[in-house]
Amino acid sequence: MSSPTPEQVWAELQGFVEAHAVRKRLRERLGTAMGTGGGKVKLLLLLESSALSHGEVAEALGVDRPYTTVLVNALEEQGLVERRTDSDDRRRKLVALTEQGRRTVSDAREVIDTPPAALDRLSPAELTSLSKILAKLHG
Amino acid sequence: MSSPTPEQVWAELQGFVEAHAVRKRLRERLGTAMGTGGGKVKLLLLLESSALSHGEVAEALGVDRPYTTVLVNALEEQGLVERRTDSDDRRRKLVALTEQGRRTVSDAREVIDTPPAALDRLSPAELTSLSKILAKLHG
DNA sequence: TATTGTTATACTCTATAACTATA
DNA sequence: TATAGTTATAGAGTATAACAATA
Repeated sequence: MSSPTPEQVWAELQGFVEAHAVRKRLRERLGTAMGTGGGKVKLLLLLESSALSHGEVAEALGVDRPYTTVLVNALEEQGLVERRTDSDDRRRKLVALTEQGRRTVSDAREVIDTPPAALDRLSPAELTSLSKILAKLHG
Repeated sequence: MSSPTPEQVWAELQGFVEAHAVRKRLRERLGTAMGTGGGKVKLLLLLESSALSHGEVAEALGVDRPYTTVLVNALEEQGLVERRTDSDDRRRKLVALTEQGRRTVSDAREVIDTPPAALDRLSPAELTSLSKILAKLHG
């Protein structure tokens, strides 16, 4: 029995991640409140580590600044983030998670970080093997 | 050295597929002509095997029929598909790839089916191992 | 004058409701 | 009257251009 081709393995890999699409699981968990585009969720996850200015948000998210304003407005109206004018440079506004926003992010984190149940069926040896292979793919 | 946790492996797996996102590669290959939503590309791939009625397209794509009309209109204007009234039931219209559409699909297929270069770096043994693990995950 | 954020506007993707033609 | 497709309209997501405030 010969080894599979890279094409076959690639197809299998695509099938697996397709089947366990995180976006779909996120939608199920967070409901429709956060829309279908990934922008709002990405922004919340981004703010998890620290508050950022609009410019920094735009840069990190790969969107432009007008749209950043739209995103921040929407999340602010939902009470998930708040704006604070930077006292050093009064043009800048820092966007930070509110307490409620922090809870929402924890919720999303849980979905994103929880591996699909299928992964639990792998033996320690298989996990090690898979991890090594992925490391080689990354490097 | 203990084996990695499912959480760690899952994070690595997500990182890999993120880095080699097919959608991004498709956009690079097909340019902006086919828009940013996946609808048009999915429809072309769907028609690869056979012509379908609007209703069948809607069903297979998971969109409604009005939007199917929009998609078909757009691809028809680009010369990639054509409509043909079904002679048995004159209400139905079959959507089929044109010759140009068929070439475009071949192009897309190539992008989708081509594994990232990283996969070529795996040995036959590693490919076998990865394939077996993925099979177990799927089953 | 350059930079930060905002407003106004527009374009793409997709859905819902009302309509036309054929069955 | 039911079904296939279409048109009209609307809403979400995102971009571009012009603007206001601060530096």
